[in-house]
Amino acid sequence: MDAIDLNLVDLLRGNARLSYAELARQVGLSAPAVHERVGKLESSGVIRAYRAEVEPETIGLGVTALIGIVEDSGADTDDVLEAFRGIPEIESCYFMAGVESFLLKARVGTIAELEQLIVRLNRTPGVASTRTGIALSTKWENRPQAVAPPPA
Amino acid sequence: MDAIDLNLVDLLRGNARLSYAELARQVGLSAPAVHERVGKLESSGVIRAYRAEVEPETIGLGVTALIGIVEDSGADTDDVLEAFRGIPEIESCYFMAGVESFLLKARVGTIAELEQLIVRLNRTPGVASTRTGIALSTKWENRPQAVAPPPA
DNA sequence: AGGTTGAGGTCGATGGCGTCCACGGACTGT
DNA sequence: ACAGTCCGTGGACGCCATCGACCTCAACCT
Repeated sequence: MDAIDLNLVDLLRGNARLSYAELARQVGLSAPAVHERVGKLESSGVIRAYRAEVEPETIGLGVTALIGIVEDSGADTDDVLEAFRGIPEIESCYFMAGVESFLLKARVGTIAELEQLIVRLNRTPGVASTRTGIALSTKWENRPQAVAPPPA
Repeated sequence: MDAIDLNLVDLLRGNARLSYAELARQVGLSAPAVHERVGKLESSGVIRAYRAEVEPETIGLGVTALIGIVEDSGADTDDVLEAFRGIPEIESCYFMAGVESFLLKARVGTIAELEQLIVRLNRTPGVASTRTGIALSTKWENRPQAVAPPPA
């Protein structure tokens, strides 16, 4: 993980579809060298995936909610986690410090669907209570912060 | 936005680096047709960006926090927003219903940096108070949920 | 009914790109 | 000094991106 690797990571976080040839130009190496570096970044787990970022409203997922979960005393956290994993509407799942063990980011199409989701969450074994906040608008999301040192 | 478009969106949310030729095979069209469809999805704003998803710890961003913001009564929300926009550690920013106007997802390297960030947030004009939750671990994040109808 | 138009597809060609391989220079430990 | 390793380059070859020409079908107008 030298400066060139960080540079590649920044470039790919900005645009995952850059060609190896273009990446090579940007970092000042040959295309095969970049190809090998990126391959290593992928197989070592630094780069987890390449994803298209989609405007959620346009694909029928216009409602975003953030949901805090309080577990039952004595609940099996792993079981709760597995139950959450099976719910596709839960896009992100953080295990938190504090009274609320989990914070979930969920995306659904309508408020009615959100209601159903909350009911389902409250019914899953191990969940004591939920607290839901609705995002009125998403100002930005997953903005990548640059990590490469500025070029000397 | 027909079924093929939704299919393309799902494919690219799963792997943004798929070639047009491969996408074409998956949806049963020719490569130029897919090229044109994807181009339209991009220019119409359905596809916002293509991003490499990186394991944050590996690039020195091991601390994730979720921060609720209460505004001063009479604060200018737009000004607060602009101030937040200038803070690179804030990866996501949601405008929320409820007492806390904003919910921020921030990523920093160390707890010390988080402390500095919170101080900075509390100092920005219009911010009355902050409430910070620390993510002990991220179970998953930005998991794409499929939107395409299953192939008949 | 027939002609026109436009959207959206296929096909073929071409230039650039991804990817494999052989080779070479710098660092390291002995 | 020397061998081994790492990491790079350059060349070669086949696939891919991308453009233009053409086709098809449906909607619409006259």
